[in-house]
Amino acid sequence: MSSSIDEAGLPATTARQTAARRRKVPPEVRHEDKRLAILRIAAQLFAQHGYEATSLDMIGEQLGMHKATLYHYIKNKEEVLYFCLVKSFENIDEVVERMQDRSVPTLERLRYFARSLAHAQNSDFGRCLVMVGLRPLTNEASVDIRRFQRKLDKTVRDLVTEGIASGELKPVAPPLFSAMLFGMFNWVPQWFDANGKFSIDDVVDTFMNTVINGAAATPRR
Amino acid sequence: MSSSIDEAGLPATTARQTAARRRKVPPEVRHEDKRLAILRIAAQLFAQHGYEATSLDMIGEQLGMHKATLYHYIKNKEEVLYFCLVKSFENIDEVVERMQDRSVPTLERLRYFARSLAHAQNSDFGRCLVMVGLRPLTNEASVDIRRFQRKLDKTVRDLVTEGIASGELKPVAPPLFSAMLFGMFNWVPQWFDANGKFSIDDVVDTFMNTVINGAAATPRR
DNA sequence: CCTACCGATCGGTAGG
DNA sequence: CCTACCGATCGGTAGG
Repeated sequence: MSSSIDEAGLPATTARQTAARRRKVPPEVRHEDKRLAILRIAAQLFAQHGYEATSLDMIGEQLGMHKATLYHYIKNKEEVLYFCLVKSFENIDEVVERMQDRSVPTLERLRYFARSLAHAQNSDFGRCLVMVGLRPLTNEASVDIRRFQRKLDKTVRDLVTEGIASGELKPVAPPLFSAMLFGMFNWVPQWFDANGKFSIDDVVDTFMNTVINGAAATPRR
Repeated sequence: MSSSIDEAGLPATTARQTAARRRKVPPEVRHEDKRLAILRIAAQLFAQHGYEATSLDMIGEQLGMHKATLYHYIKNKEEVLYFCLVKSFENIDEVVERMQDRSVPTLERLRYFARSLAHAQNSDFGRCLVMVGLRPLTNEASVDIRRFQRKLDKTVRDLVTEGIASGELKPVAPPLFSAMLFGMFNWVPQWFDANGKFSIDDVVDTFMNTVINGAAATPRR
């Protein structure tokens, strides 16, 4: 049984709409849509089975096309992972910029960052990032991805440094605080059950309440 | 260049000691030692390259033996991972028992748990557990490992429940607190640099100070 | 402990 | 003449 491309993330379409689309939508756009559908399915399979254990045949099967056909849209398997990871950072600039608005209290910005991070890492591409990572990539490809990661890390470290300077945060090593934050949120896809009793926002609120206010009932020095 | 078995985790031995050992140590023990060396090297390579990207040839090469020879000590590749994961939990009972000593304050037990967890996950077998996980295992093999994981998770959840009841901890959903704690420590092998400026104990102290007392300079409701 | 292989499947590409 | 796609097979390597 094979899923249609539409099920892969594009809006659902009827046969009539598909026909209309075929008449009206330029070929480049159809090509780009199909490419995106491939990336989304690949991201799901990579996150589920790992990079090496996912064959191009499996990706093709999910899309109802043969493996050879994939090569009209992609260069090779590694490039597929590369673009999945790039896409996992697609909203990064917006978030990073909001973190620099000093009119908002540091802790409020930190909560916003956590919420953005948690939702990003629990999307198809974000799950691919945290479950697979960049280990399968060659060095040349992984430097690009590492640049995104360093940018996010620096954003948190700067926020912490700023919060300590302003007296909003207790003194703490910014690299360790940042690593702690990414660790707890990057691990969420390993255990989170979308059908369970907690939502992603529940997770964000619980984690951030604890990190900001502490788990101890009586605050200690 | 191939590492000797001794470099793989056994005590260093001179050629003379090896000869003496060959005379005195029973064959079963030598066999078991070699098997452990295989597991340790495998755990390192699995953590570094992933399970599928690590071939049995690579493991053999590091040990100075051919792939076929490995099969005198192991059944198959999956069994190697299985025992690496089992070994990653070898000190679990001792830690779990100490967590049940109610004469020690909850927060103190929690700090001890975190320290044990952090050190365990940054050993060869622990890194294999958190970097590879149990995804490559068949269902039959992975249930055993999941039992260990649930036992650790339950230990934390029980500790949290107990701390809330005794008034030592603020109310918090125990499963989420547990997931947060494992997430931040399980992620450490992804970024930790043994030659960097922080030690594992620095990481534990910073993480636990923040989780227990909060990052905010002024405690908030 | 090694040489010599196997059935299968991998990523990637040929001609049409 | 182009796009999109097929059946078949390439060279290499996996676990065993």
